[in-house]
Amino acid sequence: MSENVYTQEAVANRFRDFLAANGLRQTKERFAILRAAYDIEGTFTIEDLQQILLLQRFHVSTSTLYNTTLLLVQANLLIRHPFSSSTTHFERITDNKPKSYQICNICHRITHIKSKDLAAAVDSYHPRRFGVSHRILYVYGTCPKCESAMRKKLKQIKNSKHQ
Amino acid sequence: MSENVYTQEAVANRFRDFLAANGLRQTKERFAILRAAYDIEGTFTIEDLQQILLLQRFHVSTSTLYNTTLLLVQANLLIRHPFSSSTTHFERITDNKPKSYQICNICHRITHIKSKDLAAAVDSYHPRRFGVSHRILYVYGTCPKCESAMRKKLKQIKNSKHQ
DNA sequence: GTCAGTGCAAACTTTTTGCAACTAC
DNA sequence: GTAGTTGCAAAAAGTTTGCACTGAC
Repeated sequence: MSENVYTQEAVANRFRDFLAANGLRQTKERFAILRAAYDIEGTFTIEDLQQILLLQRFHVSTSTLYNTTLLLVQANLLIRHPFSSSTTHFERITDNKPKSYQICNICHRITHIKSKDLAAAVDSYHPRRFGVSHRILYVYGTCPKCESAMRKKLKQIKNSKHQ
Repeated sequence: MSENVYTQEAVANRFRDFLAANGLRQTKERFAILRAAYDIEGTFTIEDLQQILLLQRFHVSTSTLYNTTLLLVQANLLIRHPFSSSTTHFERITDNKPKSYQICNICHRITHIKSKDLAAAVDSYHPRRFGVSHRILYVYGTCPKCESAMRKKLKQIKNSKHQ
């Protein structure tokens, strides 16, 4: 628990084990994708990943990217984020602490919540017969900007009616 | 807090207020969609909604469904669920208690977690300057079925190598 | 050498957009 | 009457699939 099991080397080993355990082949594409994914801090899309690999002069097809990210999610090395409507976002797992996000229902802005208490609270839940890889809390609502924009709009509407 | 603010009548009123506050029109389509959405227990897709309205002999176009569900999310009357890869799932908000889901990384099966302690823990978080509409906790991992399937596969691979 | 994995393009699904017709205000 | 809304169809965006070629075992 004390040592970091999420270094590039450690994750490569874990992926290697996962592939072996499932009778899957160890291709250079798979490890290149893993490396690229773990170089990215924060979330990324399939397209981001392809761009980054392109910059490294490493070409991978879209199908391989979809295939490999799926494996990495199954190997508990990537989080598959659901927030955006259209595109799927991924994120490396750098520790086993729960992640929390605040998402505005209107502008869809996503903010990372840094609360030790919240993390501890979420972490206290241990289901039986379910191997937890990670926990994500999404707090939805209206952000200050959108809140004030809505109030402003409301005022304008009221004023125009009283003209 | 004690009275239920999520009855069909109450949500219709809240939607009415939201529309008025934003200078949007009160169309029969919008209220029909809200009513249908609140008739559904559990999650649903845009297509589900269209089917249900069709059964009620109420025709709405796909664009209207997308438009209206977006408004309902902004009005804090619907949750936009992110779990499935392809299709977006929605769910009515029936209370302000946090919801928790357990999701298998492999088979993508979704289970509702019913834990009072967990709910209380999540609920204890109150961000400043952010109007919380609801909180959702996703616990990712491997479900018992997939866990045992993986072990079985691993055994087979080991055996075939020792042949 | 064999078969899983990759790349490419085509297919498919879901969501968005443009524009004419409609209707809430 | 006017402008916001709807419906339809077409387009766009994201993801999946089929098949020939390649390379890990």
